[in-house]
Amino acid sequence: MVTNTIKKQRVPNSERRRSSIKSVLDSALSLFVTRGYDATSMDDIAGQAGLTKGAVYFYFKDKLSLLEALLLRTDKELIDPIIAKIGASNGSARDRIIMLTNWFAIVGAERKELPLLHVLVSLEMHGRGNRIEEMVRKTYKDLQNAIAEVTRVGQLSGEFTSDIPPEYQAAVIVALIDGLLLEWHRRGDQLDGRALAHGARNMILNGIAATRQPA
Amino acid sequence: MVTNTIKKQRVPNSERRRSSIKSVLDSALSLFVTRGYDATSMDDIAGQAGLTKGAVYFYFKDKLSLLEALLLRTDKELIDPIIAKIGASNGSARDRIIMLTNWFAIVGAERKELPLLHVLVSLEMHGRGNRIEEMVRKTYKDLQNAIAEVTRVGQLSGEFTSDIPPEYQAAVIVALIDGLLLEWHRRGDQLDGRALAHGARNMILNGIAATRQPA
Amino acid sequence: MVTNTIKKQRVPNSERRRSSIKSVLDSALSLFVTRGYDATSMDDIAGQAGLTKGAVYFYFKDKLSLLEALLLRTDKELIDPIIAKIGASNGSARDRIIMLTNWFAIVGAERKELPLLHVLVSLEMHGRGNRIEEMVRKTYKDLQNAIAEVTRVGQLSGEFTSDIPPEYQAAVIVALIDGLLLEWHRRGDQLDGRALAHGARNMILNGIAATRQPA
Amino acid sequence: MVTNTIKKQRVPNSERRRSSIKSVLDSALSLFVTRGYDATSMDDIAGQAGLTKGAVYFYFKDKLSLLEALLLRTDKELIDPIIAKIGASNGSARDRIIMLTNWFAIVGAERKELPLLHVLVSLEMHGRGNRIEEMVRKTYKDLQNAIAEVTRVGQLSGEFTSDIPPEYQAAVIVALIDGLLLEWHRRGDQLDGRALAHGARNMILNGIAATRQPA
DNA sequence: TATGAATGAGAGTTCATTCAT
DNA sequence: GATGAATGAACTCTCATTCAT
Repeated sequence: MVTNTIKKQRVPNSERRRSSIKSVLDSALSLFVTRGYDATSMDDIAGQAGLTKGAVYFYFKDKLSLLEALLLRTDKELIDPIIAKIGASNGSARDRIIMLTNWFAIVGAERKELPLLHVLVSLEMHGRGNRIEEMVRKTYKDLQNAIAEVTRVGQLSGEFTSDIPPEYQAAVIVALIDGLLLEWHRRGDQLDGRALAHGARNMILNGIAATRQPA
Repeated sequence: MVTNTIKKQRVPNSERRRSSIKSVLDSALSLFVTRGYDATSMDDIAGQAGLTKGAVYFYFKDKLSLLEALLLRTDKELIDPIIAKIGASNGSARDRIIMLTNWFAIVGAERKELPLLHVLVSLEMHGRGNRIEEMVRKTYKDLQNAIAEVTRVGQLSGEFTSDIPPEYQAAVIVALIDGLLLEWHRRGDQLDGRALAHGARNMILNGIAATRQPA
Repeated sequence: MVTNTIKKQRVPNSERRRSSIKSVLDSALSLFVTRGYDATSMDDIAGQAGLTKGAVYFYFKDKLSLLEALLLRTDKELIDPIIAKIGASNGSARDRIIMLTNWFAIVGAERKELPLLHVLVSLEMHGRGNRIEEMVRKTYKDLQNAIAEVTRVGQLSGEFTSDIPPEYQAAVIVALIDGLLLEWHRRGDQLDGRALAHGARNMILNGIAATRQPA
Repeated sequence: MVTNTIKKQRVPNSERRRSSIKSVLDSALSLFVTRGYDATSMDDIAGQAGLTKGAVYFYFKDKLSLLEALLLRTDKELIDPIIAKIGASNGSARDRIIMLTNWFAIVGAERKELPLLHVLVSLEMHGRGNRIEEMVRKTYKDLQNAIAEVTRVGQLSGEFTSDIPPEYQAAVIVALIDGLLLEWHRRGDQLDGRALAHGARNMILNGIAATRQPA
């Protein structure tokens, strides 16, 4: 009853806007990932962001647009950088695949939710025919194309096995990453992240390597 | 006013019962997998099964119990057999891993929905703390234990690399299978299932193989 | 605490259905007319019908469909009969116009809401481009066509003035009826319905009559 | 960072005030008439006026006050002048009724929305028991009184039929005008305004005329 | 003067579930 | 066994209104 009424701070509007939007997106991210999109209500998101529903609707036209903004942000922070890194690298194909696995291992360890968002959303939105489905599809495609390109190079240089067409090799690699993220999501408390990442890297590198010749 | 009411049945009740339950479970399976559990209404399920909601409630206490029965059936048809097969096999560890990948490749091709159910449900139910979560966790654990056991044998016999602890190797293998099922779910129309399965088997076998010695 | 719990009566389902639908439509009619469509909530309607919102949605897909059903019912009870009567009559054109004005005077006196529904809905839905707009437009057109036809006959027989094209004459007659219904709606408590109807009939009959020749 | 902030005005404040208010009222008029009062949001009004909601609230206490101001303005431009004209005229009763119909025909043709406002608002506000309802009632009463007065004169002079009490005759005339405005509102695109006005004038003049004697 | 941010109440709609028939 | 009717809670979204800047 005493000092619950803080003078609503003297914050410039532009700053307030930025911070409110960030709160909303952060709340949405954590809730969408832990509960799922449908199972998260706008009230939940607003509440966790310290706002009311109405305020959320002030910034985002509707729930789907909120998700859209979130995916865009995640693309920018998670997917675009690794695609760029892989593309810009001078290293061998193998080195670049290592860059890839490391990237997801690190982000997965530090900000779990980020890489999970796309996987989970792609599954929940499956078959709904909305613009989100298309967005996620494109993100996946971009990532797979980048990996396929590396694979192609590795096959030409003899680093990687040529048994599998590059696009399928890329699909398998992405599948493994997705699967691991989900496993990490489901059993993160019971697993040693480092050991898991090590196992994954091992599987990928040996899995795609050219059969080693006798010395 | 006379005989408009044809006696609707002449089928023994037990038979009817069995067929109604099967209809409901089949409908639920296809809907849960394509739309998700939450996004599927009891009306949808009943409608697709050719019944009314009330009838579904006659057979299943509530929606969650329906899902439970479905998971049980799937365990029996999909998971239990492969665990048994692997356990009973006399083949080498490598052969048994091949049995595993083939099993999922075949079932994934013929009855897509079956293996997808557990993956999707495990994600949608994540964190809800209900009995389903526990059920799925157990199924995964059983499968991973079986695979870990094979891995252990393979490591001892020198077939497989010993770099990775068996439980983590198993986790990675399951992750890859899950990831592939999801990829198959998302892009099935654009992918050649055989090529994907081939890529996966290649990745797993090479990925876990002991580094080949010089001849 | 004594007998508040009446054994929910032993009413056959078909009867219950009929009576529930009627309650809902009746409530909707009276509320739509007194408050307007938008200003009436589904809760209001359900409450006045002695049901819950959910029950209303059991019978009507959505609010607009409820309105649609209501308009259909009103067409059947109010508009179709008078169009039929006018068409079937052997009387003079003048007699048939009298039939028309009497019809609206009687219905307006006894069941005020019935003839008001179309007028009010046509105004509230104006410009929304939904199916209701189209429905009401059609109803008006049918009525005007019937009146125009009578007018045409009256003009040919020399009963009515030929100064005004029949369709416009019909439009003016309908406009007068609409205007009177609205006036009756707004000030019904302060007006003598009989006097008003008398004034209207007088205006119409003299208004459309051929200028009387010298004897 | 330098002069991005152009001083937005150089207009004397009183001028600005006047013009903002006018914008708001004009927007409100067109929106209230085309969509209705309830269905028009303060945002719609502000947007069409080139302002924000806040600005509208600066000039008008609330939505109802905005409507009130609008009705006042419309009274001044539409109703008061014709009442004054009729009262001041030296012409015959018939001439004065012609003045009336012409007035509405002209304003209806040139500024449709003006005369529609009262009709539509009177219907939408019906039964809400707010001050608007009272305002509109008074406007109608004033107009009807003026017409009744003319009618009385016409009856005394023998120009008009004495069958109908003057107040009822006035009510019928107003009803016809209202009905025609609504018809014009609903079907304006399909009707010839001139023909409609002609039909209306004809109906009124013949409708209220004393039965013509043989020459 | 005017804006942008935020609130809170309420609307339409969906859906798991219950129960009398 | 199965249906149809009904409930009640929850959810998305809208909007008049307020207030600090």
